[in-house]
Amino acid sequence: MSINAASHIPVYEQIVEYIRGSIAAGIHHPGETLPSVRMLALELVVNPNTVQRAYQELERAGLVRSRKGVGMFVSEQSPESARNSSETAVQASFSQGIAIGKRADLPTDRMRTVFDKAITDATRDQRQAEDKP
Amino acid sequence: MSINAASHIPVYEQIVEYIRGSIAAGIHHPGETLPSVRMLALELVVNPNTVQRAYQELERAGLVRSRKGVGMFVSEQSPESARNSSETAVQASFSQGIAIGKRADLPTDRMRTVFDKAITDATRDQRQAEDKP
Amino acid sequence: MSINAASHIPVYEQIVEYIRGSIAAGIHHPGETLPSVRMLALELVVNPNTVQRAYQELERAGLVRSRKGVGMFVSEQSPESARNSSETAVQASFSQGIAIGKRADLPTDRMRTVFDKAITDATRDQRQAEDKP
Amino acid sequence: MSINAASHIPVYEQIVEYIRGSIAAGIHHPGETLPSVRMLALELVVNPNTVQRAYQELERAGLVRSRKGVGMFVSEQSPESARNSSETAVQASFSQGIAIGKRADLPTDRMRTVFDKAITDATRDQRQAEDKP
DNA sequence: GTGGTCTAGACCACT
DNA sequence: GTGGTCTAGACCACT
Repeated sequence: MSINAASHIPVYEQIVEYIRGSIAAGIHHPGETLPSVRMLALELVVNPNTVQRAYQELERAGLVRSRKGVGMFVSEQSPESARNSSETAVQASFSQGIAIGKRADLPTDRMRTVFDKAITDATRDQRQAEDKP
Repeated sequence: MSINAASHIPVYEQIVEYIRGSIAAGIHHPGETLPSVRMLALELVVNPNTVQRAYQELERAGLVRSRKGVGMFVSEQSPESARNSSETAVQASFSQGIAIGKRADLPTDRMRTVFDKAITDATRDQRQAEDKP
Repeated sequence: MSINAASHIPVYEQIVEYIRGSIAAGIHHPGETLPSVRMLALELVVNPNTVQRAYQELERAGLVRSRKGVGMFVSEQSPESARNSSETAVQASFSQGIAIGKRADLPTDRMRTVFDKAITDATRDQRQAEDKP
Repeated sequence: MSINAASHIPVYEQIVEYIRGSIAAGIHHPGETLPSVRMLALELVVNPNTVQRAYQELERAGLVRSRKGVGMFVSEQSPESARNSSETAVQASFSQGIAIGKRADLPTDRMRTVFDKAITDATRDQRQAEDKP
């Protein structure tokens, strides 16, 4: 993953979304330990405090549990909950785009075309990223 | 229009997008004057400086021209240009949502369903808003 | 108010309790603005980030609302809610003391005496503080 | 005994208070050996280092003496001293609760009621715990 | 090593 | 001036 420093979305929110997605996708299972605050900070080239804040948001949402001196753990009811909130975030982004399109009087058909193109692009980019290494 | 104070998108950016959409939609035509900074600030319940900043962004993008002591005007090549950048903004939002969905391993079909629902909701909300007044 | 830096209770929690008490006591009424992050930080001789965190906790609890560029405000249903949570905090402290006393086999009567003494001391200290200036 | 991981009071302090209470209550008499660091760590599901630190605090307070290769012993003047410091801890908790209540303008009568309820609850909980096994 | 709190200081959006 | 995010760096409790 890489942080988009130019985005208006706060870095810690980006991390929350990323970890939430990992749990929703089953990359991390309930009970498993997550990357430590410091390790993830190194990986994302971000200050540990920022990762800490992301983890605290996730803990407040009940997706993870922290144990002092041990680490962060995926909690039990996480996957279901993570899937739901990820889907909500997806819909929020789509709705935002649709609102912009409506204001510009973009026809629904055109928006659908733009959406399909975005899906195709994302899938292609993903394939390329997977082929590279 | 209403400003979403809770959004991560800065208010001035929301205003830019709104005006850009108005031009793209032909609500404002080339040569026409735009609402004054003060009027728009009152309407959006926002500080005039914030509107000012939005107009500056639009001017930098070449969509509007300011004439001292007279007001802001939609520039000539605006509609075409506005349509393009609005569409780019739409696609950016969609791509962001798709990225979140991919990370959460949401199937493409599911994303399409979410998209359709978002379109339907937006259209319904719009109709209701138009019927009300 | 003064922060107890030696306490195990985090500084931001102490601030939360303090503001919550102010609202419960009616020192700040719904709609009123609270001391700004920076001003309170100066007053308590604490880093602004720490005050910020306290305010964010209060906002999450629905006791205050923040408005960018304007300030922090006491929310409407605050006083009732603040009174309840302050009372809960009071009971938690009492219960903690009672647990320690039980372990040490301190008779209930003795605990009651200790409690009365603490009440008397607190009231006396308060009077002296009020008389001084 | 059980450790409250959620409490702001450090685990080692909770252990200190617990042992101190045991001595004050006469559960451990002067000259008696205390549970070994390892045994207590196992019982409390805590790292031995944490128990070690608690014992060090108790030794510094003169309540226990360590004899290399043998174990920890309750010192002679312990019970009296333990009772005093337990009572001080009890009063500190009460005072803390009272301070919170005062800030929230809770009437003294109300605090007394809260205290009585806490006492009753603690006594009931204790009875239930004793009945269970 | 791992989570949690705090400070000093910077920069941004908004009023 | 006011809230909000972020970094660099320190110190604490716990494993």
